[in-house]
Amino acid sequence: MKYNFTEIEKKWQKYWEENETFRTPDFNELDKSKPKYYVLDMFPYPSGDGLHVGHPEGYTATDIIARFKRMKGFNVMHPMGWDAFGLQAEQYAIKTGIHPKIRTMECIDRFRQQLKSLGLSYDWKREVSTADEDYFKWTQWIFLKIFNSYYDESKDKAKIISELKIPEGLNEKEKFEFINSHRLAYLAEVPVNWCPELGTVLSNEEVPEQTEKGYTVVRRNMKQWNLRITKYAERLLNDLDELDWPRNIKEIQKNWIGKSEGAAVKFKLVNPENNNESEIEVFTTRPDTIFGATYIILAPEHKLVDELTVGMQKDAVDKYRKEAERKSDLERTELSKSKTGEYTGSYGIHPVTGEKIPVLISDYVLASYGTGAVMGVPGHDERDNEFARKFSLKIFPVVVPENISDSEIIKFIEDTKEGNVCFSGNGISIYSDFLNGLKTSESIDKIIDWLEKEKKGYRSVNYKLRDWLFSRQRFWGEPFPIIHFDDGTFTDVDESELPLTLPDVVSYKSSGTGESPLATIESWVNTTDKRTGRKARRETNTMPQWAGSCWYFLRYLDPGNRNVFCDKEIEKFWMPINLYIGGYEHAVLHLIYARFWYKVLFDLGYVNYKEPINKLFNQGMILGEDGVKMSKSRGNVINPDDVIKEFGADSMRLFEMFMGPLEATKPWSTKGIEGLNRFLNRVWRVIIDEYTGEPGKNITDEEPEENLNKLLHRTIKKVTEDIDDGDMKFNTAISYMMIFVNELYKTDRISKKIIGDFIILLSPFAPHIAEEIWQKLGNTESIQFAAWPEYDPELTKEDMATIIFQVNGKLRAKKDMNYDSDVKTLEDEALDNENVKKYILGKQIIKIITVKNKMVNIVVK
RNA sequence: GCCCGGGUGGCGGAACUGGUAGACGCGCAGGACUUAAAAUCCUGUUGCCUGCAAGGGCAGUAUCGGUUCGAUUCCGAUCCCGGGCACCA
Repeated sequence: MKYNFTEIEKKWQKYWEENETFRTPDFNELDKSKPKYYVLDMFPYPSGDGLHVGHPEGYTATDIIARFKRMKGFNVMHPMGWDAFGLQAEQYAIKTGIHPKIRTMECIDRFRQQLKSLGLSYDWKREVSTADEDYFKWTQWIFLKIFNSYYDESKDKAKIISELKIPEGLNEKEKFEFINSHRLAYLAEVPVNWCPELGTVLSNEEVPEQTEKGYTVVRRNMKQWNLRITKYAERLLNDLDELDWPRNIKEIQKNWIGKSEGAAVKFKLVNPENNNESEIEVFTTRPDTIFGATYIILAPEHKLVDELTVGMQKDAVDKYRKEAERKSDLERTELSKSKTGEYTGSYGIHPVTGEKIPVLISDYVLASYGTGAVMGVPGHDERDNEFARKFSLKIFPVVVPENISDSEIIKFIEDTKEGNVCFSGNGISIYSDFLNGLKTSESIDKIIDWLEKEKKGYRSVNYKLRDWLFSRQRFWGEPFPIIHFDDGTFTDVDESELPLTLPDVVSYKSSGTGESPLATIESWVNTTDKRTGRKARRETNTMPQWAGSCWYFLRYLDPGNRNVFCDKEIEKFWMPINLYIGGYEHAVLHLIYARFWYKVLFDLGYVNYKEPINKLFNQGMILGEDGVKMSKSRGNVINPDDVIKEFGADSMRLFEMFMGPLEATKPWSTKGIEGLNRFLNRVWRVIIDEYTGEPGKNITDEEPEENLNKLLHRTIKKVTEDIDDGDMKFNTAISYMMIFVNELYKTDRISKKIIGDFIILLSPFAPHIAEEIWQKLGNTESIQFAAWPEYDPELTKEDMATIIFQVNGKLRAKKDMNYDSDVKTLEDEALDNENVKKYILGKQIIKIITVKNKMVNIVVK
């Protein structure tokens, strides 16, 4: 009987399903004396295209780990589910009129069937879908918890809103405003990224992805829901340290959070027409350069611009602001290769020198960062420098590089003043009164102390991270459990009313007005407040796709719970996630949002840890055979269904792991997978007699033969370490198994015991064939319940070591010698070697360097 | 421009803490089996030079230089590729 992978795979997939082989027992039935291991895949968005060969790569890796850990005696959590809300199903609905729910179900069924055909050991009883009412009920519930919380800065954690201290003497309206201004979820008129083609707003994190696809994104002020993730900036940054995550992901998150430390400095501003005074704060990371501040510059959107603009400048300023407003962020950054701006006509008072300096506006200053205003230090900031030269503003040097000679200083000062040099590094302060002669770091400390003492500024930290824009103008997403009243106030819907479901409708087209399609469905929108009976309108925006994926890993742990999203005790047992594998495209989206939600839940006492994901690993991309990214237009897409049909799931799994380290980007190769299929055939044939279909005569009950047994133990060592060391380099484990099989072909009689252990090693990689052979060897239980073999360290030692003999570092001879031979023996052998003698003949031996079991190097002159 | 990765045969990739560069697989070449082919099995396979042969020599891990008895591995400079950030004050 030949190796018939199709039949074998079908047989075992059915067996696993019927016997619930991979079921993780419910918490009360779990043997809690065993250690736990939570290994998770980033769940897929079930698109209409079905599975892509990239999916099985990460899934196979986690599956190997899950199967291995089970055999090692762990309680393993290995679930799968669906990120089921999303734009694709909605656009399909617009085209076909088919409800996104129906379409999504179809796609999920297809995905599930495809995943099952790969033999992945998920506990399907724990499957979740973010678009299920039972699931998004809890997404809405968590939103309400966020909505009903504020951030207590003194305790540095979120607290329930009822604990917020409300100032005395506020009227109802003011109280409402005060509370809302502290909620972690808040509604605000903010400049948003509007994408007209998609008919929705996008979060900052989503913009690059969509602009890459060719969509335009423009700035627009809209009233939107936001989550106050910025309150967590410091914790999101600091807690990265303790995570076992890839360096670059940490780096990306760090940059995204973008912490910078410096000072806020107050400037008095005067409008010379009416002598009205106002004050602004600027943020700077280089307060030491304050003596070089020669102008003030505001973002065009800055609140004070109108007040500061003198009559003569009014038209020019208005025109400039209109232009700036029209530009998208992209244009604003791209087109401004050359700086633009306008004078307001007002002047500022330098807080240290008291000098009058001009106030201008320019779009190189961002309204959304810091205070929307900066002090221009053209001597030591490239951007200010460029701007100052364009507007002929004064340039003044206040820092010189360290280790600069006296003669160079004169030239440096001249060059700076003329704008030929702009030194933005750290150095020594000059022309700076009480800072003169101090190093940059000392100057910074000293000037901040001075500013604080004089009440003209203070130490300050800024982050690039913005609050998370949380609403979308879409149909296919979680509705907000919020209702609005005529007077402009709003309130949450009571928890008992959850889930708040989507209506059945016939048209999914967006309203065109910047509102969600839900806004047009009167029967759904109009409602009453169950608490008071007041008439109300439902919030018509829906949550972004990221909402459901922020917490799905918690629902798997306790999927049937009707009282809470996840029992806290169960959470405590299984979390944090031991290993999480997915693509690196989620670096600042899913992975930062999920950390944020988890931290809120932690603050509110619903979960037990600071961070949800202990170890993260990113699988690399699989390219087409032509070495470029797979795409329909290139026609280089490989369909996993075809691959499984032709070579089997085991070959596919094995090949994807053999291609290279998991994180590497590597091209698909049809020839390559043939090789792995050949390997499995070799495994089959060396054990199974093709005529009888049973183990061949070469498989004996004898005790293991010594040399083969030693090789087996080395193989056990290598495979075990490769699976367990966290590097995800399964390619080398597989190559060792190949070496082992090659050796089997040179052996006439093979002990059954050896074969059994080897098949266990193979089973996490190629589970179907392993089960089949395991059964043919006379075992009655699934191989999943076999114990992982232990290796004997004594047996992994070599008896012989190949010693290399070098003369002056060049290889001249080699010889197999007893393992652990002493230095003297090695050196004598080396000096006695014919070829070595040739090279040392007539020369003087200076020294001999010997490394046990490795080499002897004779240095001659 | 700045910050991370990374450059090893014809290809995917191995190489422990500095100690045999190229494991394993693909491809290719040769052989066995076969009437023949496929499949399978065996052998060889970094390049150049040399030898009838066993063998031997030289060069070689992007480039140049350094440290070292010895460098794919450590250090410096340069080039190229991939990713991230990009008026963030």
